[in-house]
Amino acid sequence: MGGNLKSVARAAGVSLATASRVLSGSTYSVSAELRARVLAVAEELDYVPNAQARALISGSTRTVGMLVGDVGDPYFHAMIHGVHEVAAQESCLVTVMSTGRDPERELASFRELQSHGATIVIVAGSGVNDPAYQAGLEVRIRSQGRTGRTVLMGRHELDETLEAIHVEVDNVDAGRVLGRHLAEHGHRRVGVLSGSSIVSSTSDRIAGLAEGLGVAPEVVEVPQTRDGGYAGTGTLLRREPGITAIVGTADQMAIGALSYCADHDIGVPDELSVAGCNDIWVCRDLTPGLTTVHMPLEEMGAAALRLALGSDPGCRQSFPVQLVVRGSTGPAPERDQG
Amino acid sequence: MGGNLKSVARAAGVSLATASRVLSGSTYSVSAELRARVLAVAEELDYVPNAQARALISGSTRTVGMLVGDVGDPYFHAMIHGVHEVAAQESCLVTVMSTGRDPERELASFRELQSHGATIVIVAGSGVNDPAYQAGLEVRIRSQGRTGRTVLMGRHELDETLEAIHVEVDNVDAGRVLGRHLAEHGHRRVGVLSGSSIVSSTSDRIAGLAEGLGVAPEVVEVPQTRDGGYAGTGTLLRREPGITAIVGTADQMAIGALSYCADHDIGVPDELSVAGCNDIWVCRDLTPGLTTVHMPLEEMGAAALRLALGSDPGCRQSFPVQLVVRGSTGPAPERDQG
DNA sequence: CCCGGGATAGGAAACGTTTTCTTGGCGGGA
DNA sequence: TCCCGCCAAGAAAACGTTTCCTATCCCGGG
Repeated sequence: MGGNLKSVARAAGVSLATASRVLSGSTYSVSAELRARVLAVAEELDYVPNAQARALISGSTRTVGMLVGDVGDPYFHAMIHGVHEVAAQESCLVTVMSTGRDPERELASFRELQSHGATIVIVAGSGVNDPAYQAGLEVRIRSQGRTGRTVLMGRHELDETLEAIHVEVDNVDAGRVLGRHLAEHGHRRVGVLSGSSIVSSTSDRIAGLAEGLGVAPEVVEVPQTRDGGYAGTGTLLRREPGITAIVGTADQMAIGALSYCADHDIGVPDELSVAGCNDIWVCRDLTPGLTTVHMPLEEMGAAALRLALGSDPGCRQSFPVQLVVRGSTGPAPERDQG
Repeated sequence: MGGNLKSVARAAGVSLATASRVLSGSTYSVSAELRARVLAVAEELDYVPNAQARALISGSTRTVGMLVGDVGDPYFHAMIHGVHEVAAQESCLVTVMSTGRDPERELASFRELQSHGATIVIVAGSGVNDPAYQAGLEVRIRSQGRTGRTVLMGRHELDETLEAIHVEVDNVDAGRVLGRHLAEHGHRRVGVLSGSSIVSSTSDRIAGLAEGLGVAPEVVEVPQTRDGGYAGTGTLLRREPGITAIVGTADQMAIGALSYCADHDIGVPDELSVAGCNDIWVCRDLTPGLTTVHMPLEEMGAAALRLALGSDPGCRQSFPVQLVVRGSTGPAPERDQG
């Protein structure tokens, strides 16, 4: 019945201890004869060891938990991909949870991952500017610190004494280079398709954009999806007809903007420039190609897990961003009124 | 030190049993005073229950395992998204493993998921035509059947008595409708960018394509990625210059083909028609829009988990495919030689 | 006044492992 | 020949829970 170790031991005519020693890869020496018998029976019975019970003793499972804002978002998808890459090499299991960008749900999910024995927890959704959330997160990190590691991706305003690993990318700079690029092309009135502005990566990008541009853009907050970007573009153009460029805080919204323009015969970049952020894989295959800011999301995911598996408990790794100019941005069109 | 139940019980001055009864949501009645004391202490100590230990007793964790060919592939990404959607509702944890489309690795991963207590295992990579693999999979399904459920997505040639849930989509038909569409436009010589042909969904699509076309296409096997499609298009056009249409067995390869054409001044669809399969989200945002066959991948993922959570142990649900004609396909160009 | 029973608490077994500790047997050195 | 020590095997404790079972208390009915 139960394909447990006891039944294997019984069938092999050995004690629980020897069966365990053979099957768990222990260094304890077992006679060749018994070893062979145990292996044969295990094979025969298709014995599958119970990782739960193992974890109970060793105290650690090779399980890494990952908290993302939205599994469907290409941004998180790239990071998840990077994490899986090294997880496969290191034979770790990856459990991903979606928080819907809800801080409270993120904390609850963090707790659940801990409960399920995640030795490593990667918090991929960047921080939000809420004291209650930050306090809650500190509690979780401290608790996690007793037995495992926490990796924070993106900016988090937390106690520096916390033993967390930071994997960062300069979102302010990302916005800034994009802003400068547009300013150089004469754009002054710019619309922004923004994802949820409570997450710091979004607000950082917008802040950087304003800085690079030298002027505050017109921001509309939309669902961080292609359709959100499509709809938001309409809103933006209706509200501010003088806009000469539209920036999405994530590529998929910019892609929605491109499609809106195609559907409404708005020339890109002649009449309107469009730019995104993250440089997801498909950006270069669009027509025109989408100008965006490249972020090494996969590498960041991979680095997150690699650092967590390493020996350094508290460390910080930063990744550079890079402006990628493609066909979707160009000079601002001449207007009657500057 | 250890934030375990024993320390909570001790700190609250109650027995292990009562502490458990309060914190595990048992129906056993506990006096209001003790209940309050336990809850306060648990809060105070930030007690996180050990799911491993719980699972050891109850025998089941709310964990669903998912086996995919490649986490980075948009095709699997969509399915994963669907699974996560209902997992969040049903408060399940999802653990995804990549098999790299290697049958042997798939079986090993299946085993590992079982070992880690996955009550539900969703095998998302479709079957491969290898007796050893099929036998191995049957063993795993039978073993899984004792305590949990297995969901097979796609065609699997397995023993009908196996208690597995099947979520299917007719890949042959997908190829067929695409083939007919191209044939109606006068295409006779068609190139195929094929992913790994040992997986049945790929070979089914190609078989259907040939049937709908009425003639065997020229197939080149490439990595199932955008870059694979890009490179394969070059190979195909060099090998068979007379080709008037190229079909990717997955959209990302067709997208690579589109970009190859854009880079080499090949007019789409005037000189060459391009089509894909799956209808990933970005297809409609390309220029020209990519003609493809829509598959409800997210719904299929969601259905997989929903069925597995339901009461019916063996059942089968099929999803329809639908041709989506966009701008990337058109009449075959006139040639000197038919 | 005594006894039965419901309500509430705690003790202890159980889940499937790993690992420490104990034991028995054997060979080799004195 | 005797004893020490090593090797291989098994018994049992431990991991953190849940739950069954027993024990105590108090109340009401007879």
